[in-house]
Amino acid sequence: MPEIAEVETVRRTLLTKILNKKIKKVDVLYKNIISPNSLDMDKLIDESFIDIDRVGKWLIFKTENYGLLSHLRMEGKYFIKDKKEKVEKHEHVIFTFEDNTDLRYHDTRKFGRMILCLKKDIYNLAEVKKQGPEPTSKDLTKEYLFNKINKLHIPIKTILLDQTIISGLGNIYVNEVLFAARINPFKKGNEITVGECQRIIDSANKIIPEAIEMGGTTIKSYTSSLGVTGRFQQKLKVHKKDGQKCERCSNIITKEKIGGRSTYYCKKCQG
DNA sequence: AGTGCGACCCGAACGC
DNA sequence: TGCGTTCGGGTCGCAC
Repeated sequence: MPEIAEVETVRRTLLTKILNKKIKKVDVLYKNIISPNSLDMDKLIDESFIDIDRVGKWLIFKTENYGLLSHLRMEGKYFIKDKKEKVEKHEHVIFTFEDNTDLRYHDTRKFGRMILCLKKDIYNLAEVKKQGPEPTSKDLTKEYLFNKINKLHIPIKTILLDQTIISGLGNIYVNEVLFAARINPFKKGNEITVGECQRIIDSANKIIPEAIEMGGTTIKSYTSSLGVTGRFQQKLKVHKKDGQKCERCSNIITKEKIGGRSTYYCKKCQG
């Protein structure tokens, strides 16, 4: 499940592979990947990708005239292949470049989405505009976070998954951030103190850059594109660690559902 | 407005 | 070459 560190890893890897190559053809093999409000993907023909940006978990491929937004959701991946290679079952969108290489979007569960828009509209699209500050942004202050959450009667775990409050965190890193911050994931937004907001921010600022540095986390079905294997897996303290000893207090790590999502935490030291 | 939940998907894991 | 059921997980849209 690609979160900010995985998406950033994909961005950095693709930057070295696809820039400044003219797009000859775009094949959309499963149309629901393309958002209904997207421009026709054929508009990319004769354009070249000149940069790739990222806002939260959205990748933004830029050409001279257009922006292509791409969200990997749980299992979206990009591969570079020779165009002669057999198209695989889960390859849904294929960009063929002038040099006869392909950029192929692969998504087992077909949950990912793409939106093509005019370049000038990229940062005004609702999908991009509503993203909150990233974990390492200067705009993410304890006052900002406290004001956003102190009237919410839902668990902090659920709040941190809301991309409009902080962008980029998914289930893995929220579990890890709350462990590092020593906060019980069930604690409601209106019960979180300013001090705890600061601990959340400090923890995210420690964990996310380290995860990016290590190429993200490879877990379950998700391996990032182009053979990049995330090594942050080795650093996980609670995610998928149910039944194992807490590194901090030796209590056994618990797994429970919050908002239908698997939540891993230590009942003893996450007060 | 805030909150909760089903839908979207399909391979893996599970139960028998 | 066992088959049917359940689960998961980011986000959206709808119901209340």
